Amino acid sequence: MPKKKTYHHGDLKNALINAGVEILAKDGVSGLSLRKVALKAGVSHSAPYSHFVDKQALIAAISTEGFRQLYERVSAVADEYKTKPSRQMIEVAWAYVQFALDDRDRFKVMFSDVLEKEKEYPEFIAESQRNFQLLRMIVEANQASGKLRSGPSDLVALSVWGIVHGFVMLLLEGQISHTVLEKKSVRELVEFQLKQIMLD
Amino acid sequence: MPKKKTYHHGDLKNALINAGVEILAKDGVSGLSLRKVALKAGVSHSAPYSHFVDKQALIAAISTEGFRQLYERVSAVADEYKTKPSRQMIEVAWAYVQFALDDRDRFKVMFSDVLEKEKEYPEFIAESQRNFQLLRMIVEANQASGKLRSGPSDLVALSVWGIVHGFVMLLLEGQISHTVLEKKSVRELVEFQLKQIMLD
DNA sequence: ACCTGAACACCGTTCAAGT
DNA sequence: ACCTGAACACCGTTCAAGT
Repeated sequence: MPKKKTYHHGDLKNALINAGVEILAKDGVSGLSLRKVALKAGVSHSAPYSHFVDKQALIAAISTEGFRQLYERVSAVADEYKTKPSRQMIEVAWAYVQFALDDRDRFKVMFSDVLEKEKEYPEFIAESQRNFQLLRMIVEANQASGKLRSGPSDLVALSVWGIVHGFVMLLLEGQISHTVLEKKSVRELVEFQLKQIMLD
Repeated sequence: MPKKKTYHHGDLKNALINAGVEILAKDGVSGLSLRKVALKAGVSHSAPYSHFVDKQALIAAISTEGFRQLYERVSAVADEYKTKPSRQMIEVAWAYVQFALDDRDRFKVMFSDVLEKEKEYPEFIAESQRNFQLLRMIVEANQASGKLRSGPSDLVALSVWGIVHGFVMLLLEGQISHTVLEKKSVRELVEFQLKQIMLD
């Protein structure tokens, strides 16, 4: 019953971000309009401009928040499997896939458009680099335990990210053929992908 | 000097597709409007509806045409290196990357949205499957020459596609860190990616 | 069958005005 | 400083009308 007039007081900015995430989940990318976001947050259609210079800036904020949550999930899983090197990499990859599947349109938005004016969203870039550094550390742990081949950890991390990200993108866009999806579960396909590049 | 009033006669449909591709190259995804496409083709803003049920259908047609061109390029390269098994896979991958880089926004469009109503665009699906079958044949040739590990060719093809597609997507979205891009050229990075999964 | 022009609902953005 | 409401340009889509 609370949170009704709550918005007007302090944190409209975050309320707009959350409203955007909800609309993304319900109506998809094409259904995300600034006016709908404002309506859902209970303010006029021009109110968002007090907090974001334009629609792109709202999307950048949604993406930045998305990367923060992705970091939480991935680092939690990496921690959980710290003592099981044989499963750590696959479980981290699986967390990434689930994150994408949980909120498909937010994930798509996180990897589209936003970066057109690179320098304009330093928080977004910082959050994205933070995620890459996390992956890099996980890769180094896997190299140390002999699960991944040696070599510059940034390049190997790019390989791992690329193979999982590519799979996710193809899956989200419906590009993976029915005959393949009938043979293997998504989880099995991720494992198959990863095994191609892992040792043992 | 010809092709001015040419449109009105026979092939407005293709003229609209071509206009769309040009706008995509010049103004990007966000600049692609049905009204601009119509204007560029020299017809009224409602004329496109005689050929496409809605904007999605035009985008589907642009994507389908894109897949056709991708097929031409990839199959030409695969043919060219048919007698050099050691280079065929990398050159095919490089052709894919170049295709994406040549027309970034068209490539993005080819892998976004369109498939939301799956069954609605049978030509798109057919063309996309045709590309996958081509890749599968290339993979089988590479398995035969010992460049790729054995296993179900559709799954291995998915691996190869995923690793290259993931790299391209991350590159297009500016997600590959500057420090990595300073160390290696795009071509070298593609080779590095591919080597992770290839034998020898 | 193919195309036009008016019309409608919706959108991003700006700006003068209010608190 | 933050928000509202009117206004403007642009958009997707529909439809009656023209050829």
